Amino acid sequence: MKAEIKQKSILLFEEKGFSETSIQDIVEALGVTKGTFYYYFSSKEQLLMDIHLGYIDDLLNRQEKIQQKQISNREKLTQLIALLITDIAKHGPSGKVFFREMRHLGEENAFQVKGKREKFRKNLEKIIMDGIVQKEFRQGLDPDIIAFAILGVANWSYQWFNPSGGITADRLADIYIDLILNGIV
Amino acid sequence: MKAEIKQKSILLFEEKGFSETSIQDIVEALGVTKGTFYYYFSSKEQLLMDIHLGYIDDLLNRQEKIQQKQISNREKLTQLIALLITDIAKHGPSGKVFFREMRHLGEENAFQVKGKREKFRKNLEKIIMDGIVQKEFRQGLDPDIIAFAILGVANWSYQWFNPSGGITADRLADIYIDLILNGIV
Amino acid sequence: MKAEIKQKSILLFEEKGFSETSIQDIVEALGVTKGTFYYYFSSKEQLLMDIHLGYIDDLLNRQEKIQQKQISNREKLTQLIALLITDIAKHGPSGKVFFREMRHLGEENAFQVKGKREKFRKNLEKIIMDGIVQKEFRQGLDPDIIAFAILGVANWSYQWFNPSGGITADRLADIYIDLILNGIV
Amino acid sequence: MKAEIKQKSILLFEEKGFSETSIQDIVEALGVTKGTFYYYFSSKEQLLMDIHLGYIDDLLNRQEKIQQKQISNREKLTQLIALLITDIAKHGPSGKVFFREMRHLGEENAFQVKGKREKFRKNLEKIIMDGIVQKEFRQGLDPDIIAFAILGVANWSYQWFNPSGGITADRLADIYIDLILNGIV
DNA sequence: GATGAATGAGGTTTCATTCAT
DNA sequence: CATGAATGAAACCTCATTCAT
Repeated sequence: MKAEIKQKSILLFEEKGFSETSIQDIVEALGVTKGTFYYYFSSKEQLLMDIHLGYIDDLLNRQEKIQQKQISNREKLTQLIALLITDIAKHGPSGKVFFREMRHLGEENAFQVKGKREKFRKNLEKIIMDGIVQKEFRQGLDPDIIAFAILGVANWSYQWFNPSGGITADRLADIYIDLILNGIV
Repeated sequence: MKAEIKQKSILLFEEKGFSETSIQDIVEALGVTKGTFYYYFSSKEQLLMDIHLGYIDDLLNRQEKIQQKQISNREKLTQLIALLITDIAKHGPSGKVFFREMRHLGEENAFQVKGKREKFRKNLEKIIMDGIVQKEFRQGLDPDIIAFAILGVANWSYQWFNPSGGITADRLADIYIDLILNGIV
Repeated sequence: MKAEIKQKSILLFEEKGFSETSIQDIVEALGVTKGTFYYYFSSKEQLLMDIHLGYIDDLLNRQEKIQQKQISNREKLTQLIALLITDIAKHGPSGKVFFREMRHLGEENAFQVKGKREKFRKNLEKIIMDGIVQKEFRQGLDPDIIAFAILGVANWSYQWFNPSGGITADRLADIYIDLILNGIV
Repeated sequence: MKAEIKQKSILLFEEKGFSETSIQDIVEALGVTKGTFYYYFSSKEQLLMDIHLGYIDDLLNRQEKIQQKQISNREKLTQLIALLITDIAKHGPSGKVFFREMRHLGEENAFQVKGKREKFRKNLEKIIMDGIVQKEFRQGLDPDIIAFAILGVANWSYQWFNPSGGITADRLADIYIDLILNGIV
């Protein structure tokens, strides 16, 4: 039941937004009552936190696995971007909620999630830095800003990319990787 | 007064979000009453629409000016990215509200704004396409996806870039342009 | 201007009701501003009172004229009913407002209008009473209840009678008079 | 609780009118909170609709029972008028609300109620028509207008008749029936 | 005579949350 | 485990009215 509530909530939050989705909406969509909701979640915020943690923890997990592989930094970067993009197809709604609704977490929860987001960014930054040191990437790059740029490209996809549209997630990832590695000139 | 309300609203919407900012919050911050608000705006949504139009219309205007210049496509692209980034310093809050709160527009208003956003994107796409045709950019690129990527990089900046921090908007624009043109390899 | 406001208000009150019509609605329909309204009327209630008095005073006036004529009571009754019915065509909206919106008058005003309404009813009652005494009408009738019945028949017409429909006001008055005088058996 | 709210609302609506009675007034009179009101009724209009349907459905029901009886049309008419008048004593407030506040129903609801009102009127019309055909009533009458007249007499009673006053409902019904059948001459 | 900016009280409605059962 | 009645704070919005110009 708890999982069901969470899953349905993600879909509703994605569709209408967190503030615009009431507990009533959620329980009605499931055919249960409000009491049931509060049996499993102590508050609406806690549900949102649950969704956030589920998403970011999974992402960090998979990022770590890539990082531990014995492959070049270029390859690590490639796999990481592919990870982010292909996730849209699999966990699209979760991701959208994640990127859009963090503002609705209370101070403490926001702090915790922010920490994990930054950890993800820092890990990405490290790959770039390592790549520069090992001469896989150009010298003189700002690893932190490049990391932000890469995240921008990938995360923005959540706003427009439709996996069931004209282009597959894999193909999109390839294009992005090519762009980031080689530029457009 | 109308301008004052709009300006203060932008700041509050940026800080707390549209849904989380009440009319009460806005008028209290200005020392007026709710009646005054509704004298100038017929609804909260209409205020949001006002903000959206002010932002996107200005942006389209300036994009057009760049597009009409007699300069290379590469230079046009450079200026466009600079435009987007340096805007953060000048109209940061407006931009954040613009990118985050479109969901709160009603169907009709959302349609209108979406149209203008797409126009902006299509214009960017055209620069890339022209650049490819004129061999300024690599052959075989997908202009639409490249456009999305550039918008991702630029728009994401609204989420983290602090113009009064360690790096200037001009410098950031330069870095981004270099990245997009040349890649990281 | 004052007359214009009053006239337009009657139409709007008839269409949407007193409470549902705002001062804004009235002035907008006339292309003037709220200040203008309050220059001519000290309050919304006073406007309603104006409308009420205009209607009932006129009615009482004409009732008196009939009463003073040297004709039979039966003829007086006939003319009175004709007066009420044909009024719908001429002052329909005023009448509708009059019958529906008295509740929105304050205590004092309501008292005054009620007094005049009762005077009208009492006058009608007197005709019936006189008719009974003079053997024009059946003996044993309750003049007060008959008066209420006649008012019911006539006033209810305001709810459904459309003078531009299939039947004229004169014809309707004739039918009603026949009914009241002779019954249906 | 739902029934309690409905009943108290009827009394308040009768006393002060629909627009002039706020949800606050209703819940305060019951010692509950606004939340409770909206737990049982989705809107103020829906409550009004509930009241309307409760009244008209009951009325139609009883009308039908009369209509199916094996009695003369004259007797049917008599019973119908008695039904309307004696109702004032039993459901007076409901009736007053019913006759006065239909304007506050939205388009759809008003349409539905109007349909039922017309059905009641048409049924009454049919009794008159049948009575004419079977020579119980005079030839040459307009059944529709006679129906309107009867409704006027009966419904107007809601505006003045006080069952606890000097005359009983039964007596009033008798007087009305006599008037309608025989006239005043 | 007329304007229009401003008020403030009050209206309907929503909603996260609680709690006895 | 789950229900459903009840809460109460706060949201958006309306509107008659005032008043300096």
